[in-house]
Amino acid sequence: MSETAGRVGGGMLAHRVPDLGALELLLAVARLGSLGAAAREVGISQPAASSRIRSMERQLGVALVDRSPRGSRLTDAGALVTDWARRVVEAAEAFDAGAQALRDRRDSRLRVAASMTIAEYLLPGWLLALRAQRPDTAVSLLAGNSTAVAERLLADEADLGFVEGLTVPPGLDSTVIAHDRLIVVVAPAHPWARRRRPLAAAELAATPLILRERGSGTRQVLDAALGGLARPLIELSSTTAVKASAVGGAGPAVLSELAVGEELAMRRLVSIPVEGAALRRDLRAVWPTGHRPTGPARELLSLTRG
Amino acid sequence: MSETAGRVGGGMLAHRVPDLGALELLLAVARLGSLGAAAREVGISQPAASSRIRSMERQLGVALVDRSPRGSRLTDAGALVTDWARRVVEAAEAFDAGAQALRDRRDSRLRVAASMTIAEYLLPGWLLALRAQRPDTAVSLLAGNSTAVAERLLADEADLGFVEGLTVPPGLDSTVIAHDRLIVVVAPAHPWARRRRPLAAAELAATPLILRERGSGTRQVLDAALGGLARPLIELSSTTAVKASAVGGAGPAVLSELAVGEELAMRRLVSIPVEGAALRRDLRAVWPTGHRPTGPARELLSLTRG
DNA sequence: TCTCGCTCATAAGACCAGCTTATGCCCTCA
DNA sequence: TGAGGGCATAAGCTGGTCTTATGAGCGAGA
Repeated sequence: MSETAGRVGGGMLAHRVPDLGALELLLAVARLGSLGAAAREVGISQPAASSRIRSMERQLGVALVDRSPRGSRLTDAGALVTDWARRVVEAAEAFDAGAQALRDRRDSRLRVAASMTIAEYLLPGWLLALRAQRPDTAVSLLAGNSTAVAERLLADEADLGFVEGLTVPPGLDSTVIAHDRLIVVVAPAHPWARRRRPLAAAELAATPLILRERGSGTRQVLDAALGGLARPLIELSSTTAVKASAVGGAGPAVLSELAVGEELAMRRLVSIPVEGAALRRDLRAVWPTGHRPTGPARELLSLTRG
Repeated sequence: MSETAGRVGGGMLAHRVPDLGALELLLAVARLGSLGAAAREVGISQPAASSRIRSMERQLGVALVDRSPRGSRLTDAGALVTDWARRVVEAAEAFDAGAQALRDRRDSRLRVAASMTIAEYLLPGWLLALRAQRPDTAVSLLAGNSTAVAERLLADEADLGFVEGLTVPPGLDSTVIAHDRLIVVVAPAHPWARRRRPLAAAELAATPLILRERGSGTRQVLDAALGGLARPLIELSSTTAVKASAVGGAGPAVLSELAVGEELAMRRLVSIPVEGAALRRDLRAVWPTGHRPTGPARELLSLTRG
């Protein structure tokens, strides 16, 4: 009854989950062992913290902290809730780091241009790490395809770029910073999910697939690996749409492994091994030939290596 | 203290990140292509949605949607923001699924008992998947060590358990549902981060390590793998504390790979390969001997297999 | 033993963000 | 040329969260 429509919990999440301020406060309580100290840390008064924690406990229906005249410690349930809360806050921190870079446009000391996949999945983490090292480095971010990244760099409108294509655009130097693999995924109900032997490349090429549109980095790599022959079942213009379609059982999809970590872990999708196709691709940092990254750009680059 | 560098404006996150309701609304706009439709979906009026999106744009300093008399589409920046928002919302959904299970105690159709690591990192995802399949299954969760899990099951206070120890408690049947590895991690500044060859087991045994307390599942596996000889540098009572200590550079730590995915991806920690020690462990579902899981328990079990 | 210092709880009032309803304009399509 | 869907603006209400002021429990040191 709590869920009116088909979407499980669609839209009512905010009423069931404490807001970010409350979750942050809870983390502070866990770390500092006192409501008052936590209140000071997040910049509110002690009664405000007390009442906020209390209303969180009311909302969740669970006691989270054991209060005593000598401080407050988490209950067992509270420890668990705090761990889950930490994930939410970390996601919010990544959001913040990304959003901040999106805003700054002008007057930023480090201007980054990145391909969509990298901007989506990796950059927020890098920006957080950079912020930890150099808190006052203002970063601006522009996301686009390889061509757009190259244009920005060559027009001196960006200091450092990240691309995921097969080739490095002319006029740029690069270094490989990580690898990515394209993987074939299906919904757990799909017959392929029960295969015992890897898929042959020819078989993959012969099967209509849910794909990104022609011209996307993902599509390029796939076409190259199969010899230019990938057959589209549906063509969609965002990774998210492809994922949703695959989860919904429309058919097999080919996606970056970066994009489907969560779905694989939750078994909403199953990965099918493929044999005989080079689905690995390099992720590269790029910069105008001869202009080795220096200063903040060098710093960020060193964070991405490993 | 341990966080001096990392915490940039610690506690002001809630002022810089839109609240969960706004993020959910944005996802709905992205999916439905219209502010009004999104408003209907999340159960608010169209002007409310309009104003909420607008104030989010003001807060982030970026235009998120292109409004037209025929609907609203995301801008490029909006698409990126939406992808980051999705991660926050997904983390919040996992929080919700977990919290709901923590609350229900009584009158739940499926009572689960799980070890801490599993409850922390895996169970919320499983519960979400279960909820997607069987929206009206009320689940209750109790987290504790292997012994506590066994007690609950044998006292018929739980229907299904999950443990991560080396041995299956007596009186229980089990099946392996996944594997976990303990890994050695250090801060990037630690000398080991620059090693080129794997660490020998003997070397690991000889080095004082940041560890969970004696009696924890993690510690048991490590002691067994090293022959009962792990030397503690510090003993801490939660995975989180161990992680924080290692990130702070206190020394090498041994942790489940489940616990450090994020930290490795962001290079706050570096994983050191180890040679000659069996650091793999099984994660198992358990139930009272002879009472094979049925109904919702069977359903949940089938979600965890792969 | 008294008192200081820390803890948390309660009470009363201010404030603001977000909601609703009512309305208007723009555009497209039949 | 209306009908209908899309979005924006305006005015007023409400509720949650903040603040300050205060009280009460417990422990450590003079």
